[in-house]
Amino acid sequence: MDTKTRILDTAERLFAQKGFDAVSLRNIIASAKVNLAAVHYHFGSKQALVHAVIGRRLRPINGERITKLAEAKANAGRRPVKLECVLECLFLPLFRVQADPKVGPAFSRLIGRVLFDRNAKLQKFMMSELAEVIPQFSAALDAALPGLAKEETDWRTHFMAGAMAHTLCNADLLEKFTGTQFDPRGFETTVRRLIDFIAAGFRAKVSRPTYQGKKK
Amino acid sequence: MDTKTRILDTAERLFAQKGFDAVSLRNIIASAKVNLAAVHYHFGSKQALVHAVIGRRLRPINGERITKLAEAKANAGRRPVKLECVLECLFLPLFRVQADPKVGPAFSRLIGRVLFDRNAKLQKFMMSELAEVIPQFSAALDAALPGLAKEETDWRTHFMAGAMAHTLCNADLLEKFTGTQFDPRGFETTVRRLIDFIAAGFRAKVSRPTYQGKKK
DNA sequence: GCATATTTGAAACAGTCGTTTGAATGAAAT
DNA sequence: ATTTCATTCAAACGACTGTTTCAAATATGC
Repeated sequence: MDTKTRILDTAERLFAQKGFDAVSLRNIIASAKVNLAAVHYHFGSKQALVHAVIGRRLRPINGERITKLAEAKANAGRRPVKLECVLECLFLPLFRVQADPKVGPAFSRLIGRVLFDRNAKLQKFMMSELAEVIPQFSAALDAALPGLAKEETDWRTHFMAGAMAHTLCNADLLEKFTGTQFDPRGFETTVRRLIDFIAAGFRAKVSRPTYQGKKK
Repeated sequence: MDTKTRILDTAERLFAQKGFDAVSLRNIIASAKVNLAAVHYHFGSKQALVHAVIGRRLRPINGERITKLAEAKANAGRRPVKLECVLECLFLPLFRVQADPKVGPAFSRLIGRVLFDRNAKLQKFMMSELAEVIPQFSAALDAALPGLAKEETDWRTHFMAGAMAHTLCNADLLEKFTGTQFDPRGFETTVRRLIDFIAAGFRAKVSRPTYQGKKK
């Protein structure tokens, strides 16, 4: 295998395990058995390597997302695409990589982590990578949820992003906290569970702010 | 103000802005205008400082959570506490700090971030801090959701954790992604929205795995 | 006022970080 | 066979990391 992809693969694995800051270029080159300068020769900087690691996987995923959504739109004809179907187009391409033996569960943890990273450059990079996906799915969600105020839809989209990222990134914590095991091969079940949850959340009635029987 | 709390306050603010790894002790002492050695004198190590920063706020929050849940149980009598009420006991003490001018929105971002941190020592610390809260609320959720299989409840709890952490940590991203503004003073509305969403997600019907009309 | 702790101060410790340099390789093209 | 180009290599760069040391300063108890 050539140096460039060996760096990418190793960086992906280590970044997923420990995070971008915690992994040094020397950790990577030691594990990949390449020279330190090779990183800068092939990528230019650590930041650029991070972007390359993410982009390599994310670009096809986002392409598939858009393709699937277009298919769903075609199938739906004049009617809006059903909410569950929109979510499936969004989640399935992303979670499928968990089961891909060539990719492994490393990258899914990585991509989940990125959504929460506060690095300004990384955030800008992610926004540009998602420039196509966000407005398309945002519109599809709005269409699938007629009558829900935009502000509520936005917040619920935000909740969705959190649940999705946490599931991608920290599925192993599920076992730690609850005892329930996690099998990355069963990604379809995971997605099904996620869609059940998120779809119901999106359809929830907007309530008034008091829940507790404040009759004390 | 004494050195110790000045270090804690500054560290809290910086950690929340950039993360634990990205902030050095020298960043902290420069901003807090104290001597470098003071950190090790008062806390022992950077790791211990991180724990102190978290524990100072989280302990009262977890205490209030348990108190509120106990109150709700007393009000409910023999019946299980209503799902929305359980969630409110879990969320309100946590989100209230967003509106506290003495604490500010910094810490809520911090605590959201911690849930996703992969540092082993930090995770162990968090598990010990949550040792009381988790089983109590887990039991309350189970009681509020009779008939839902444990595995489903666990996964949905996981989704909930993700939505909650993301909302705490990255509420500012809501504006970036969707355009909808976020006002930390309106934490009650945020909690209300979160409870609407999560409660509906918990009550969702467990479906079969196919959503898309695969009649292609 | 003096002795005893407690707390701060400046400086240095041994490492690690991302990045750069320039020479040594390899392969491909002429 | 020789020139040309892309790639690899070891070594060093300055800056930054958490931590330690020990003297100076401050506060506390008698």
